Amino acid sequence: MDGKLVLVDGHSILNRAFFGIPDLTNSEGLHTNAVYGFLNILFKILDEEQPDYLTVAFDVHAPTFRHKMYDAYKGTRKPMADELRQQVPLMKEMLTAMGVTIVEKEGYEADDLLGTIAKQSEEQGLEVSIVSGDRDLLQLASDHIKIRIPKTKRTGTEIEDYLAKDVVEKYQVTPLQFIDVKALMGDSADNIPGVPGIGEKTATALITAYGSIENAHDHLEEIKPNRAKQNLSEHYDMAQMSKELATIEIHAPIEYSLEDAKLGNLFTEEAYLMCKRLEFKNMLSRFDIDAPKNLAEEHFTFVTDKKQISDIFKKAKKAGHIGCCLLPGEGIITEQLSLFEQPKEQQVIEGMSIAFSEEDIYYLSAGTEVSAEELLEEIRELSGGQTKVSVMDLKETLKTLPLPGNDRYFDASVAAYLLNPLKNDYPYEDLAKDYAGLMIPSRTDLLGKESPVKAKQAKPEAFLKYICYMAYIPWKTRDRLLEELNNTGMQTLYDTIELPLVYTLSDMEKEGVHVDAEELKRYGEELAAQIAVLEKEIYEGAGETFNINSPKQLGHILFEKLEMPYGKKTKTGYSTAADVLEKLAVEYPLVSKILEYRQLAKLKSTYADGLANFIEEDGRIHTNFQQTVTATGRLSSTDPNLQNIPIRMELGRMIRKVFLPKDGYVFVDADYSQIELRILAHMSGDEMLIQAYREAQDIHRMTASQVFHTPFEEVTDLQRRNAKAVNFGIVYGISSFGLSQDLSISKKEAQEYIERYFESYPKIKEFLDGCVEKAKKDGYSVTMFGRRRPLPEISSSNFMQRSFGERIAMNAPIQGTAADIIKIAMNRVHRRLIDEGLKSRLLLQVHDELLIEAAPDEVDEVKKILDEEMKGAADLSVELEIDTHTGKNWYEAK
DNA sequence: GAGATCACG
DNA sequence: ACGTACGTGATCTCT
Repeated sequence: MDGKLVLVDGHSILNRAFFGIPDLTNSEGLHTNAVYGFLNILFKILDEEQPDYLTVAFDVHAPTFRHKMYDAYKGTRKPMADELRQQVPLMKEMLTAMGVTIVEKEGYEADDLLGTIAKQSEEQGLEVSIVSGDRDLLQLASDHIKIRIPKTKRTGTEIEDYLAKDVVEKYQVTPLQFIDVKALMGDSADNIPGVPGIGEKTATALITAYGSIENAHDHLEEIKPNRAKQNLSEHYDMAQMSKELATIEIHAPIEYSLEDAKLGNLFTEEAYLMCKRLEFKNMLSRFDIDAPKNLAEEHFTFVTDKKQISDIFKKAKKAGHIGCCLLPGEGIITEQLSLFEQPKEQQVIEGMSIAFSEEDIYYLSAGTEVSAEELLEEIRELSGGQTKVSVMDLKETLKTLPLPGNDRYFDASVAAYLLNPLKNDYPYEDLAKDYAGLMIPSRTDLLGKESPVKAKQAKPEAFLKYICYMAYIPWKTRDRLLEELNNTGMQTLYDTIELPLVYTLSDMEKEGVHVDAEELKRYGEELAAQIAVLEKEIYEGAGETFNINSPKQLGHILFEKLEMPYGKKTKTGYSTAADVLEKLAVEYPLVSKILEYRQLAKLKSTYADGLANFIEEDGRIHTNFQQTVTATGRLSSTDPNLQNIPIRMELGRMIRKVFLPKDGYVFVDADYSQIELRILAHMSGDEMLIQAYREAQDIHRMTASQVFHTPFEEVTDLQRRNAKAVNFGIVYGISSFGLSQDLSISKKEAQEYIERYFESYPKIKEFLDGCVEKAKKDGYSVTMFGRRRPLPEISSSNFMQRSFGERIAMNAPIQGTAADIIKIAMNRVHRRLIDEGLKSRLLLQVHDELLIEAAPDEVDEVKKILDEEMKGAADLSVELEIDTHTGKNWYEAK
């Protein structure tokens, strides 16, 4: 038999790559540098050698025979860096995806497997190359076995090659004698003790002269340097043991089939997906499958013809289910039909894509033969009937095309979010991959950074693909997504909470909230004046000007120039965080000024100036409520974030005075009282806590009374404050360290608080332990309404990650249930405002709070609705309570 | 683009 | 022994 075999020492090359390449991480947080480097080396070798066969060998984690001998001799091995260890399974997964044969065997190191396979294959007449970073393998070199050692240099990867003759040339000994040299000199990295006092030079000299350790020992008397003679004599047993350690096994009992190792196409779809997942962008070019063989793509059609468009809609109506995507034009048309009517704002559309079978996928262009309005009318008519409509982003669709809320619409992103809330986004290509097994180009692949409307002119083919996929994928994946929701018990959550919420949020976003731009400007100017004064004083105190906003420069001034005692350090230098500075502020007035400066600077940049940029022409701010972001089921608010408007400090709180209801209206604001603790009482079934809530007791005071063994009436303010922190801690997934940090007490004290808490509320301990246990078993946690949060961390071997997972397992059901409940309340409040024909509108949600802009004559009804719907959103063993306020601005209403 | 900081629940 | 509270988003600096 002839041919060429490449063998790779898996761990060794992975290790080389890990240390040779700076840390890389993908957006999931996986470390990927070693895998990346490994692949680069592998591809280089394969390009050069064009082998017929390829095999990668790995060590098995269990201690091997050779290690055991060493362990007995001297301690244990250095553990592998965690970032590297994580990449071993990834690497194996990648190789498997590429169809590469992997060999590993319990009790044997990769060396032994490589040696055995290499020698066997050589006998069969193959040319063998062994790729390793480890010079130990040089002992395997022969005329037909080449050892290849890659070196990662700045100029790229260079490879040193050794056939038997090259070993002799470089080391003056044959490959087999290389073992003896190594055994004499020892190698701490490889755990070979060697003979004390014998280094590389002496070892090589001895073996060149005598050929082997044994023969050298037989000729002890002739050995020249006296020291060497003595050392070898005294440590001969050590030398023999070292030799055994250094010798690679070439008769390991493994089953190896050359046929299986035949090198096929590495660039498979699976490997492509993995490279995408690991974000090896420049490696994707090696794949020949950029043009996917997706049959549907051939039916993507650009349509302008009026008759054709009308026929497509007729056909779509019969299909019963369509996917679609509207392409909003840039800008809004304000059309005034007559002098007596209010001008109507209409978002223009350029066109829309529609998909309703594997063959019927079209982009319908508006503007030439068919007007935007006609097109919208068609789709409105279609979706007003019995046709089911699936889209990638329903909230976005509703902005262009208001549609009545009902269950015939399907939001693919929201469904995908429920199935895995940990991802950053839910682009169509991910849904295609996960729920239809399709590999398709992403928006960026097709359009780059260009907007769809611009791309339509610049690269029409790419645009057509993009817009058609945006309709085809939700159509294609709907059934699978619904099936998965059903399988995971989340169908009801989707149908009754999340989908209706899309409409609620859409209306809230469209409504926006009025902000007094001039008042905001004045507020900003006031801040600016105060900032200028502080800035001057700080420069005087520091004796120089510097950038106060730069933690680096600030740290230098405080802790080096002024030699203040530093509390904490961050990765990059001294910490100048508020809690550190607060301790210094007692002694140094300069630090107080810096804290004050920070506060003002934050208010000005993020709130005064920041919010001003978002006031639109209607005088209102339209935040974006994101429904597919948080891991727990909460909403998030962006551009701008209206869920973190200051309230805790008076100066910041003032900014709420610029949030106003529209003329003649008032704000009604309602927030749940301690919703998370009430949920905890319910879910744990703790009688004490339930009873306390039923009697409307002061919970923190009661906790203080329990934890500090103090009669209820005698609880001090401090005790109550501390108990409140304990209650918070319980909800967060308590840890003594976290609590001690928060209360500035010792870890031991914090631990005692926690223990006494759990003694008082045993059911709560039981419940939290149960949460962790169940999450460990299932791999996810669940809320009262069935929302899941996957917890990959909880089974981590890393203590810190595992502990993190455990805290999440305790917190996620509570925080998530609270999120479920307020979402239910929002839908109900929103619905009632509309159904009762009220003018009042829901504007904002801040996790446990709803803000309504109410017509003055509706205030009582609005309060009644809030009361009924918020309290009635869930049926718990304790009542849900709310606090409601009204006011002429947000400051007053809170 | 990451890290530090700080605003909220 | 390990190093921390749970969940977010915006701004600024600096590489």
